[in-house]
Amino acid sequence: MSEVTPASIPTAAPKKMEDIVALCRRRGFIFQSSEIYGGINGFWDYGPLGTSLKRNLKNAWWSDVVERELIGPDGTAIDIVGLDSSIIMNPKTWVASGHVGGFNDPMVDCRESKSRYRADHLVVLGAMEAGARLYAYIENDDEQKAQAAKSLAKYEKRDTLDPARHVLRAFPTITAEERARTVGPNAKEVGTLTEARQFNLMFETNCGAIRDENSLAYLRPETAQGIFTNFWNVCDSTRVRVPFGIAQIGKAFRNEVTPRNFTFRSREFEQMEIEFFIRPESANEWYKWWRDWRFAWWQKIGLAGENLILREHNRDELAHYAKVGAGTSDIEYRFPFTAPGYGELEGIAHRADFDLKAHATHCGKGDKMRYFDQEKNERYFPHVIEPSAGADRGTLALLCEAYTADPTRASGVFMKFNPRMAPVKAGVFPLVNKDGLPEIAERLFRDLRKQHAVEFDEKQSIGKRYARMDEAGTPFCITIDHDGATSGTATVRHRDTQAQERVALDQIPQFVAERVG
RNA sequence: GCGGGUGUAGCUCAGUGGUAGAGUGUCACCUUGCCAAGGUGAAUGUCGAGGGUUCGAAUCCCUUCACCCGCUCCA
Repeated sequence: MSEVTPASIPTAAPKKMEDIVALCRRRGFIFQSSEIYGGINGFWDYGPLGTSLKRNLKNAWWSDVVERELIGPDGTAIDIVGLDSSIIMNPKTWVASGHVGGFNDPMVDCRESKSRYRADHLVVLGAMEAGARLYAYIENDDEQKAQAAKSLAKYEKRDTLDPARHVLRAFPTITAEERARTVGPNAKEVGTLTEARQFNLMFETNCGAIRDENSLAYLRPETAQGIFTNFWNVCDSTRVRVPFGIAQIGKAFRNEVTPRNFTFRSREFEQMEIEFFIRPESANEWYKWWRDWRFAWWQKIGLAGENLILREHNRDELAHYAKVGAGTSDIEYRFPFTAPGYGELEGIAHRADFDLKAHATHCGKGDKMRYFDQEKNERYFPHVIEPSAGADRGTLALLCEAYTADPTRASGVFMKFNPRMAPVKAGVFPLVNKDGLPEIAERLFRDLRKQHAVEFDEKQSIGKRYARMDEAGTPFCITIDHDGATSGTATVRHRDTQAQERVALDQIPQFVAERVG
């Protein structure tokens, strides 16, 4: 839907996150976790409607990725099998993946420049004597180094530094008192650097009744490693051959520094990940194919507008495992809280053979773990294309996209879900609660319920029932009226237009089935 | 992590030291002839939490938690 809005016509007011959050709570899409105790930062619960919405999203993904036929770039159907690996794994997994080494670094914040630095990357320059100013800069940053030296010389009112007096020390080795008289990089005041703090991005737990260093375990920060560690099991137990994929939906946990923006950055979240194993030389072709197919998929389930974009990463923002390779791209959605920018829904990355090699090395078997290609009679570590999507972020995007203010209707707002995603597919109502109408409506309801998530409502005025269904995002409301009771028909009210059409009762199951995917 | 804002009924909010309120929604009954109609009635509160000041605190002070906004961060 591309719309060129003439200046004379007021554009729709931007959606406010606050309103969406309020509707989610009011209608039972999403609640704060442990709300009666004041909540807990970074955790959310899904209510009845939200659970259905998220489940519809996950089911659509699973169905389209694993179950239904998927035609690959060469025109033949591709193989993807499912997996459900455990959340807690042998901690060596996270050493091999790089999560233990890479994310345990103490960090330092600067209150003045609002920057955050790795403590072991900072060095301080200055005289040893008490009370003297020290200047910190990032190691190997020549520009900052020169600036620090210049500032120090100016402070000490001299032209050049005295190598005997002015020493260089690693930031983690200085005392709190010294830190208090240190000027941070790009800062002017002293004492704006915080002490080095450990950011443990992985949740730790203990496995077994005895709690000691041997019992340390982690809640997985991504589902991917369960796939990689099972790669050999799947190959041995399934008749898959490269190229093929392993798909998994599951919870992951990250002790985010700043959980924010409703469910967007939660500490507990659900991922929908595919690791697609390929011959290294076909990486480019598969990478592009997955990127484009995944983008089209999000469009298909309702994010069809200009709020969805595909963004190729720049080289300098690539993850450690993707420095070489075909590339990384994000499928991003313009959330109300990121606008005019975008937030990531799914990343498609060429992870090369980083993970399989890392596990092969760390488990001690090395090259013996290489995949054997019967056809070509060669051994190699397959490369991986990883489309990794966030189920909670996807659900949030569906909610934001669906939220449509409409001051002309009673609810003031309706949720314009794609029918395949809608938690409730149809509402079935008797126009009035008498004259035999409820009985007819209930028969229809029970009939539809054999196949669809539908709701029956006989209470209160018809307008209120339509309004409630608008907020739940129900695409169709089927009402049995007096005319219909005699002619064997019902009116079907369309959520988006509020238009009605008359449909024969015996046609309604088909009518609904054709429209809800 | 920094700064700003908010927190009182399911929701939106009023209430600035003296009996916790309104609108709306919810529920029940009546009514009903297609978009939150009308009538009658009912239920609903750790005033975010903890501490302090006070004869008395939703209100003043301190601490803390949570959410929203702007930075920061985001393997």
